[in-house]
Parts: sequence; C-alpha cells; structure tokens
Amino acid sequence: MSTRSGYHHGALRDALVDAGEALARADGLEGVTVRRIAAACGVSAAAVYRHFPSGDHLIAAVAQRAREIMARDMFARLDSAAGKPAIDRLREVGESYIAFALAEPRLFSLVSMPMTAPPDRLDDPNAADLVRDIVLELEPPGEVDEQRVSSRMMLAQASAHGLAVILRDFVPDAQAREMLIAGVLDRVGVGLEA
Amino acid sequence: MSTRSGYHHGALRDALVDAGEALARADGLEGVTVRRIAAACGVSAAAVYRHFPSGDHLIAAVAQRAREIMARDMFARLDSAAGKPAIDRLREVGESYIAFALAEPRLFSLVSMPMTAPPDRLDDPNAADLVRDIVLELEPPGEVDEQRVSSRMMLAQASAHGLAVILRDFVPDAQAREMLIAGVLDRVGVGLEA
DNA sequence: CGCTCGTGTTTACGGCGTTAACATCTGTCG
DNA sequence: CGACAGATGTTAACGCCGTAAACACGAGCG
Repeated sequence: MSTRSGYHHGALRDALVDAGEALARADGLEGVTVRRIAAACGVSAAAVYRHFPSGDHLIAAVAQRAREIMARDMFARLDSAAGKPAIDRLREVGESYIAFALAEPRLFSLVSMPMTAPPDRLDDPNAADLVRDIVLELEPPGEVDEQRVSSRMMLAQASAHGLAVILRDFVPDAQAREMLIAGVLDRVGVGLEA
Repeated sequence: MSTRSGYHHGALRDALVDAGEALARADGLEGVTVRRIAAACGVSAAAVYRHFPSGDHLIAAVAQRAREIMARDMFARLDSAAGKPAIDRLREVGESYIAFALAEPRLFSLVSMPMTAPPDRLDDPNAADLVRDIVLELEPPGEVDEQRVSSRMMLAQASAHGLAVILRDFVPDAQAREMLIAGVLDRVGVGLEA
C-alpha cells in the first residue's frame, strides 16, 4: 500500500472531499469546482474522474460531508440537552441548525443545495431521523398518528431552515438575529404542541 | 426612434430580462446565462454589458422579475380573499407562495436566490410589505409591539419558504404535499396567534 | 519476469463571463 | 443638409470551467 508514492496518491477520493470542504469553508459554492479541488490535492483535474462519475458527484459528496458536520453539531447539542422534555430538545436542535447556518454560511450553502446524488452511506448521523425521533416522543403513548408526526417534523424543519435562510440573507445584525430566533422559535413551539 | 432598425435593437434591456425569464421557465437556473440570453435576443454576448455592469446584474434583474411575478400571484390571491380575517388571509398568501414554488420550481429557484444587487424599483408589489400589512392587523388597536410584529412576519415567511423548499426537494407526491401543507399551516396559524 | 488494471498525466474541445478595439446608428448643432 | 459625438451594437481574444481521449506509470498476480 504505502501512502504518497509520488505518482499514485493512495487515498485521493477522501482527499478530494477534504479539499472540497476546505474550499467551501473558504470561498463558498464558487470555490467548489473540479479544477480547484484537484489542484488543492496537487493532482490534475482529470484524475477526479477516476473516483467520481462527474464533477457534480464530487460536489455532492462535499455537500454530504457538510451535512454530516452539521448533523454532528446537532447531535452534540442534543447530548448536552439530554433529560430535557422533547419539546425543549427540539428547540435546541433548531437553534443548533440556525447557529450553524449563520456561523458557517458558506458550508451551509452546500447543505441547502438540492441533492443530485443519493449519499453513499445512509447510516450516518442524519438530521431528519433525529427530528423524527424527538417528534415521536410528543405522541401519546400507544398511538402514533403518522400525519401528526409528519406535520410536526415538517414544521420544525421548515421553520428552522426558512429562518436560517432569511436571517442569513436579510438580517445582518447579530442582536436582531437572536431576538428573532427566540421570538420565532417560541411561536414554533406553540405550533408544535398544538 | 423606431424600434428594430436591423442594427440597433431599441429596447434591449427589457428584451434581455424577458428572454431571461423565458429561459428560466424552460431550463431553470442553468439556462440563465449571459450568452444564452443574448443569443435568445439575437444579439452578441458583449451587448449585454451596455445595459448591465455584469452578468450577475442581469440575472439579478431576472430574479427580481420572478419575484414580481410571484408577488402578483400573491396579491391576486389576497384580493380574492378580501373580507376574511387577517389570519386567514395570511394563510392564503402562504398557500399562494408555496403553490407558486411547486408550480414553477425553475422560476422559484431564481426567487430564492440571494439578492446580489438591490432591485431598481422598490415600489413594485413586494411580498414582505404584504405580509407586514396583514400581520399589523393582528396587533391590538393602539399599541403595535414591533418585536411581536417581526417575529410573526418571520414565522410566516420562514415557514412558507422552508415548507416550499422541503416539499419541492423531498416530497414528489402531490397528495402528500397537500396534506403536509394543510397540517403545517394549521400549526403555523396557531403559532402566529400566540 | 511480464501482464493487466487501477490510477495518474497531457491535451483538446466547447461553453462560460468579461474585456478591448472597432463599427454603426441616431440625435443634435452649426 | 451635413458633420460630429455618444449610445449601442460587433468581433476577437483571454482565462476559467467541465469533460473526454489517448497515453504513462506502478502495483500485484500469474
């Protein structure tokens, strides 16, 4: 095996995704390009096509990486909120989503990109499943109303995502952002419990 | 003056935006490019730069056009809901937003693009002002709590936008979409009145 | 040792945004 | 009317982009 033999790279696929993540953090979507990622790995652009069927698949892999990073944040937040009522944990997860979007707007622009290719591994930390698990706790014991679960999941996800996007694009002031997050999430909580 | 003299175009700026709108409807974001829009107008790509400082400004103009089209839809829906309580009109506006996003997903991808350049005219139909006007009716007479108004506006806009995006990307089935829209907007209504 | 295959390279093509230099049309002033 | 000037078009070129074809190197297996 032996990594970096001078000619062969050894683990180019992972290196490409790593480089893509770094470029995304630095330059946002416009930095995530086949040629730039390849150059960042010290490799020709054509080498990418040995590991991805197209450039879109590479950038989809970087986007998936970004989603995993975000999901890890949300799971960590959830761990530190263990023991709290489900509705409070749901709020913390939403706050985590919004905080990530505002702290890493360039990475977030990949997260919120429509998924062109399905992710390779589905067993990774997954934000939707996380939300669903908490929402299920809101159901009365014994009877899960699937429709109620769906609408609660959708409300949680849609409001968090929509709020993140609007704050990022239209509310530059950090203090105003905090006020709005608190006010909106209060209302979302009411809607979730209805 | 005389339009179309064979060499001079006459009203190229508007024609470019019109062509951009048509291309956006047909091919989505990837169709909205300087060269293609110029070609659709029977004009060279460089001609664009006599009317827009950069290609981004042209596509921003097309995006603004898309927002105006959407806003017109929403105003029309509002007209047909005149007389109903404010909370019901708010819901209809939200339904209109979501319906447009799902009916014209390609145009909507321009709408939800971050605005690079401020629109030329701000006096046009504007979705945010529309929402604000209705939300103001929810305030108790005499005392408007600006913070409450903001959080209600944000909840309305964020949930509609987020729901539209999630449905577009992850819920292909029309019937499932309707169920989710109804269920989520019910909950949003509760949160708005809180 | 030598074959094969995985994985890299170079080169080239067409499309993109953008600029510079040039051409034409139109309206205005003498 | 005629010439000049400015607005608005043209072509040609540059560099970046994704992608494909043809080629080259290196590792593992017979």
